[in-house]
Amino acid sequence: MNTDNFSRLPDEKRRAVLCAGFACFAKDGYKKTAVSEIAERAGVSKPLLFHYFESKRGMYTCLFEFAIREITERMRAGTEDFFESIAIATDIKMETMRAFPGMDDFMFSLIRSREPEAAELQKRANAAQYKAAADLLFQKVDRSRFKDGIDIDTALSLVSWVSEGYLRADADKERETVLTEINRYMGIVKTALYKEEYL
Amino acid sequence: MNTDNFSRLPDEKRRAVLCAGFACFAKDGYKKTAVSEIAERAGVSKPLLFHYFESKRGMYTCLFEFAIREITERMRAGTEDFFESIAIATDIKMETMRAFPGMDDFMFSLIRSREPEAAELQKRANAAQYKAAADLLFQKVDRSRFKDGIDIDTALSLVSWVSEGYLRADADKERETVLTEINRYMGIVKTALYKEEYL
DNA sequence: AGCGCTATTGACCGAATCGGTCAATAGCGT
DNA sequence: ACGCTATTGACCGATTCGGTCAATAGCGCT
Repeated sequence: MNTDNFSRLPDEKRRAVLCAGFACFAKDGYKKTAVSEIAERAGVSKPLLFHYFESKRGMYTCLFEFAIREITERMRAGTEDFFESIAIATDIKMETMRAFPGMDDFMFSLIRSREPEAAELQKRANAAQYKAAADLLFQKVDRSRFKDGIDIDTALSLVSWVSEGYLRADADKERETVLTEINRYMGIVKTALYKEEYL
Repeated sequence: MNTDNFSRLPDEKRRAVLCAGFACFAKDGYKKTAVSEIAERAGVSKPLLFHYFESKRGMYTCLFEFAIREITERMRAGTEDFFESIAIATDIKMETMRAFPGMDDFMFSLIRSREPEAAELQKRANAAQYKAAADLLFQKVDRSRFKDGIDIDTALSLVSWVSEGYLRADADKERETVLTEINRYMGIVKTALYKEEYL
């Protein structure tokens, strides 16, 4: 009936519905996502979705609330080493992606979206996900380890582009492969950002 | 009426139609793109599109043919320095993006697409765009300049992720800004990939 | 067994949108 | 005045949309 009903779903089915919604909304945006598509992807019928969510819009915001809650709960502090903090961030992201595939894409697409439906949520998403993440994860970072001319924003941009590019290049990779390969690329990038004494 | 009519369009309107099609198909894929959406974005009426293209499918393949032709025409050879070749590639990409915004996204989305409509085009796109580009641009590259453990594929991945990440971060940047900023990031990456004697 | 409550769905609704057409108009060279 | 092309508002049948409903399936309680 209403939003609260959603939490009563059995775990496995709830996860399926969540992930289906995340994936579809992330892929096609709000308007171009059909409820029946989410239902099919989740392996349930369309009326069932309307039994747990009051409407398509309600489903959208409900997924958002869930994602915000999940992300902030998983967030934890970083260390004084930038790349250790990056590793922590990557690990959090991997955990999240494994638990709820598509959730990260959903939040990302929301921030980028120009759909009016997303406008109100963008600020909260941005604040909750990236600002909070950056603050918590990189607060302790010892910036004196960077080469001259490298500030933390530059470093963060470079590193995130590399890791995102790597993950985007092939979505069907094993967790182990991702971790070792990302480490390899981070090692390369590290030589570009850190003073030699900290390598 | 048929595909050939398309070339008779006045330049400005042709460009508008092309870019609108590129942007829409890239954003939503073949199935979820409405012809009326392309028409609206291009600032023309829907019947006009069906006057120049025989069908929606015809428009899709026509855009593809145009993009392939455009890309291969703009392609030119690189140098023995990897980063000079990268600069050439970036410049080609910038030229293309300025001439036909969305075209690059269109080709990229096509390669990534899992829609059956795209299946036949993917191989040609892949071959025409990336293989040919890599062959021409990086054939002359002197690989001995790389640090030990860095091969050209690794270097190419890193560099392309960084530049794509930068471009993706904000689509509304001036050409000058992009070139200088990309150069800055490439300078940083260069220290990670090149032996010191070649910096 | 019987009752009550929830989970679940096939079938269906009116409304909107889809790809595509057509007849009519506007414009332009001759 | 003619012919030809460019251009579009209005429209078509078909499909898909978000959402509903009545009916069924399943499970806990007595």
